Amino acid sequence: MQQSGSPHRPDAGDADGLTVGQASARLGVTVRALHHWDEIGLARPSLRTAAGYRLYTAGDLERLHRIVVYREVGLGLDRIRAVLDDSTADVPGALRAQRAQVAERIERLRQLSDGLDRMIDAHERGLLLTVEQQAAIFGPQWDPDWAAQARQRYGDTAQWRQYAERSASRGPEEWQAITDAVAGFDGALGDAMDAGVTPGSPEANQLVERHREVFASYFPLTRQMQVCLGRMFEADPGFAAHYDGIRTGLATWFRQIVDASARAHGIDPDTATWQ
Amino acid sequence: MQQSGSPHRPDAGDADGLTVGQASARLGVTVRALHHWDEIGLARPSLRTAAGYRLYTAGDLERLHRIVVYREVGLGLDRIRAVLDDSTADVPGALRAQRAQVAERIERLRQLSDGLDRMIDAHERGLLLTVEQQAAIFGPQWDPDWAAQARQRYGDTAQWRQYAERSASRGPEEWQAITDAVAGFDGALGDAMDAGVTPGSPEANQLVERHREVFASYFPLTRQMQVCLGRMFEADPGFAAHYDGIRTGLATWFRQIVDASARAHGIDPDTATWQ
DNA sequence: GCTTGACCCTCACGGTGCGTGAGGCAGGAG
DNA sequence: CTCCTGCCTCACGCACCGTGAGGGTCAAGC
Repeated sequence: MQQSGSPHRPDAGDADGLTVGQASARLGVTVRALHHWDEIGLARPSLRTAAGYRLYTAGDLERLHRIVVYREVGLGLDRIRAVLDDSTADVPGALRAQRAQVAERIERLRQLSDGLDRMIDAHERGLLLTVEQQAAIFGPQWDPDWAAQARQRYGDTAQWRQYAERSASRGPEEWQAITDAVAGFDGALGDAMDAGVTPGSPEANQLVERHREVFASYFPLTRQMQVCLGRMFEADPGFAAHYDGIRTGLATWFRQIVDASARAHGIDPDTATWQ
Repeated sequence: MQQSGSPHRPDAGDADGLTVGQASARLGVTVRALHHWDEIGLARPSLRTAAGYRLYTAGDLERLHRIVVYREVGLGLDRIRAVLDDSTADVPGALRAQRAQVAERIERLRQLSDGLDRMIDAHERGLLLTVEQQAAIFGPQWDPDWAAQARQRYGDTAQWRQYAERSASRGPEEWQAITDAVAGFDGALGDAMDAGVTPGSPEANQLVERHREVFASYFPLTRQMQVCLGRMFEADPGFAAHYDGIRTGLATWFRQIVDASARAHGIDPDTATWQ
């Protein structure tokens, strides 16, 4: 904090000039800024004391004040210099250019704010679609409450974060593509079970790989995580109902082909953890 | 411009990883950014070739992609690092904080834009008051067209610029104070002429000084400029009518006291120029 | 094997407008 | 003579890379 006006030097009326501290107090800028403007030659004091103190005369203060005014509307020091020193400078033109730049920056920031809104929504709700869109994409038996429940359960996991980040950049068409892929996979799964594909067979392992690829739309799935998922699908009533609705026993069969594939990759499915 | 995919290295499917150029093309960021993120440890490639080439694996790309997403909403690299590395980080909280910051910056830019509007108006119109305000402040015989005429005449001079800059930061009350000062000065001028004050007398010289001070509200006035002004007030029909309306012959008398004061300061009023 | 061209590497400066010390005079008060 | 405040001059730091400089690497074509 600058003390404006020491008892022995009343700072006002000293005809020879003001020191940096006095000038800074009067102009509402920092001493460092005055030093800087002096360094770059934008506003140098006309006088110095014998000891080297800067002394700003009335004319200097005049110029400083103009600098402050233009700085307040966001002009860069270079342009201020041009405006002050070049008597042919097009001041209104420079101001208008600046205003255009500012408008542009505002627009960018607004888009950025929109993006942030989407990200926040994605993290908090998990799905950015309207209820109608959700019904159209996920089918009529879709429960719009699913995302909220999922957030309740998984909101603090790294996987939820990745899911949320991706959701933020997905529109309805992309969701449609994903559900199509999932539906296609579910169908293939049921067909394979019907066809008598056995766990551990190349066909079954290929399906397991396909599942990981499809699932990667939500977040990357390690084999270990896939094992856990397979067991959850079998154990969780909701998920089990979904798979058993496709073919009776499909949830269990899926768990079996995942386990077999994991074993083939050196993972013990009975000790696999979510990582 | 990066060529994505040279004929001999199809850039897709190389299981061991992508080079910087390939990764940059895929992510839409520059190679330099990848280098930078590596330097600061935000995203380092898991692999290097024997020659030292960076190789980004699928997992690396995963992380890079998350970085890009968060960078697009304006998060700083430090905060991105926190969001990615600190599993206890409050992501929605960070996003909301960012949104608040963005809103703040938008607000500042809006005010800045308003300031620019005022400045532009000041440079182009000279007066920022409504016609009613002008009438209230300058009196009923004020011609609202004065500012436009003045800009026609003086718009390209340094003095007009200073006038415009100051106008931009003046409200109605300040204009009122200025017109009050001017009116007070005009009255004192008439009284002095009535009282028989003679050009060159201390009283007359004091009035000349007071005129310079009062006039400084518009722009700083040198003594030379004041001489020119005195002659213009006498010669210009509009200005002459104003002063002679106060006291007959006041325009001429004012020119005389200015001339005398100038002579006392070593200026020849007959060769004085506007500088 | 040599050239060519496209990539890749590691420094390292620069830009914007000062903030923030560090170390040391200058000048008045007690 | 000491103390305190204000002033001085360096000089680094910041956020995020852009932009060379100077020099290897890799695959292809001759």
